[in-house]
Amino acid sequence: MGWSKDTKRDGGRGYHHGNLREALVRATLDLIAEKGPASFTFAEAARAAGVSAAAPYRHYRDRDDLMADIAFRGFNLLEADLVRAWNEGSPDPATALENVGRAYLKFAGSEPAYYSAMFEAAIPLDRNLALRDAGERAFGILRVASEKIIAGMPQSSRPPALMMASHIWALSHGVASLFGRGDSARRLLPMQPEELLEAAMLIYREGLQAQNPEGK
Amino acid sequence: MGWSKDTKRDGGRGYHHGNLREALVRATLDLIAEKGPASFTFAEAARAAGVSAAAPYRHYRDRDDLMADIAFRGFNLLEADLVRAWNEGSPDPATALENVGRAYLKFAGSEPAYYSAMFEAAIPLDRNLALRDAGERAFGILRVASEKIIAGMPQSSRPPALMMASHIWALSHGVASLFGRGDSARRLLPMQPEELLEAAMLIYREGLQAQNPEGK
DNA sequence: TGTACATCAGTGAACGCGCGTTCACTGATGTAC
DNA sequence: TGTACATCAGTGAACGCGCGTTCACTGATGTAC
Repeated sequence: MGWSKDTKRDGGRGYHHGNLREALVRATLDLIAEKGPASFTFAEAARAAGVSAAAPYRHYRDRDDLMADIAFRGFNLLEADLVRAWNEGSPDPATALENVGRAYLKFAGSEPAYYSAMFEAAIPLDRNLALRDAGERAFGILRVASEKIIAGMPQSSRPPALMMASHIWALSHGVASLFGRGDSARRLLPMQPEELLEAAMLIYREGLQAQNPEGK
Repeated sequence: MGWSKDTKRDGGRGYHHGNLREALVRATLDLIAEKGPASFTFAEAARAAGVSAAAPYRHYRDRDDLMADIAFRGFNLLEADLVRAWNEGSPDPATALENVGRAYLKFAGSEPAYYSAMFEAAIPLDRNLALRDAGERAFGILRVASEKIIAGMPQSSRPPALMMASHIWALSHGVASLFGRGDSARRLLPMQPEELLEAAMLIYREGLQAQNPEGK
């Protein structure tokens, strides 16, 4: 990976940590993955990062501040994953959207700690504008994808893009949090979450195409 | 509501509480609604129920045990709501399923405390069989509804009932937890969650009907 | 109907512990000259 | 290149507090006779 300073070596850290903020985030993710987003303390995170209990105060106001930062980073990572999966709509919008769905599930499954900080830590969005915006940006990918797909549909049956994007998000999030979580709260089904989501998106898109011009 | 003994009166409770288990549940629901499922202590719940910190130990092993009981009761309440909404498929299965969806959203919106105990408290299902079963029973309603709807479809295009039920659950849960929560983590949209879900279910059902007999 | 007794569901005092937070401090790093 | 100094990011001791949990106890209730 390559740290910036090689004065930082395990076991011989020295007085200054050098990258405590990042180390706290990583340590906290481990704690969340291990015991859930609720069951650890600020002091525990400091200890896990190998630092005194007072040190985190140089970087975060309190525990909630740390959690919000983790959720923020999580949304940015998710956004990057979704952008990559969307790949500007290649090879074709329908396939690219399927890839986006798969990427969403993969993120939820492989980063349960980020995921639960993002969606289950009950961080009030009306007091964390940066966090809400990061969430909106990730959602934006679904919106762009929906718009592209809608543009390829006959004029008469085009649904509102925002609605379609919301539907896809709800479906992906629902599948991920009920059946695709990476922890012991996961529910079992006779099919893979990826298959389940893929089938749903297929049916949904067929339903859109079948939509009556005058219907509703 | 009518308590069993009228010796129990506010302010003159006496030595025995009479219904501490229920009182703890209710007090805890208030605490969850107020500050989220994570941010209260066992002692706090006891205090809110007007009882010493040692008293809850007569009824619950620890805080997790209390939370699991709340989630369990929540699933039972949800199941009852869904049964009522389904109403044995009247007036017709499609309308009844819409009613089920609305009931699901209503539950999530009006009982955010139950809802977050059920879905966001990260209770390990593999160690709480009763809880998992209660969840399965609630899900069972969606299954029954799906079966009924499928039975009315042409033989050639019938999807697996379990898949359809999972799709509906994922969609409902996704809409509820992203857009329909009753707290400050709710996301805003230019449409009501009920409309959003209803539109999605409509599109989904049309997609099912449009399904090609041979189309995988 | 009355009495004795077992059981149940609370109390409240006690304990050790770790958390959150502050504070004066100190070692390391960066920069001006 | 060297020195002085400001700034930064840690330490560790200290504190009060409330939590979780146990315990002997006690008041209320139910029941046998």
